[in-house]
Amino acid sequence: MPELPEVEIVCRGLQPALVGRKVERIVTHRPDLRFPLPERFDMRLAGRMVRRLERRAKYIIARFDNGDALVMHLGMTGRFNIEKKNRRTALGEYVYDTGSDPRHDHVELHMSGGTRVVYNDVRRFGFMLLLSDNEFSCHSLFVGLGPEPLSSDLTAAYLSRRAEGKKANLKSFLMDQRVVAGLGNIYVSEALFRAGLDPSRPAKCLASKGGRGLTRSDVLVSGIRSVLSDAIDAGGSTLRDYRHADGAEGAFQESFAVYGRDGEQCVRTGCKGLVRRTVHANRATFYCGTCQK
DNA sequence: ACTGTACCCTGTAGGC
DNA sequence: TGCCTACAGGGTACAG
Repeated sequence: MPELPEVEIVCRGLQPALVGRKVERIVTHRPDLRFPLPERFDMRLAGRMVRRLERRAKYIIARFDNGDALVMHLGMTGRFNIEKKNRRTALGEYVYDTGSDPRHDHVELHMSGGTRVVYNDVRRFGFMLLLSDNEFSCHSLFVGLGPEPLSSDLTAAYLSRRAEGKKANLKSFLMDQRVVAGLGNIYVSEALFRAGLDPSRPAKCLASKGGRGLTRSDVLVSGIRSVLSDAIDAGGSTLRDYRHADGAEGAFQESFAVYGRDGEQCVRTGCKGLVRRTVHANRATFYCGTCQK
């Protein structure tokens, strides 16, 4: 489901429910997601307060007052629901109702003040890891992770250097979290469209001039930044599973230029091309066959 | 060092 | 109606 914009929106939505509150208890409904859930999960976190909640790449990280870090990844279908007793039964009783199938509720964080934050994940590709301060700072998930694309760490010079000599196509290159953190299948297609770059080109093309005095890397960095910012402003993209923590849907799927639009006419003014679908590394790629070169 | 494939898991859509 | 296949926002472990 969730690429950088969606994870960012979920993270922001969770702030008021988690930050400054204590965990009262943790209830798990199964021993594992993609990986085993943390051992002694409830014992380690009960009574602990969440100091900060932050996003890195597609991870949401809760930092606790004892230094522990709860690292959460949503996989493809993960959702956090902030539950309030908002549905009234025929008997006039208020019950929890989040709109997601309760059979896939896997972890409940019962917070001080009565709020419950529930992790729901149909496909269970998501995971949670509880790391101590020391484990967190050197964990293999984070060493080698590429720069945050919305920070100044991502530069055209950096991208060109990483692309040097790379024969792999641009699509796969940008999907690699070690190159740039947080991009996924949708936003790579959309960023390459904005940059006017053919996803099948070898990544090493980034080092050379693309016209108008800008390198292709310059144009691509702008494309990546603008598509991610626009998507965050629109609350992310809801295809099916993704929801904000309050249940709302994103709207950026309305603004896709190419993703899922194969056969339609290119939206670029003056371009008469058609959007095409192809496959790179077993993932669908969408692009305009005419204006992406 | 790369690249491609299979796989993890469940649900849904489309063809027959 | 059902059965079958392909595909879906994620990432990893292999084999070559």
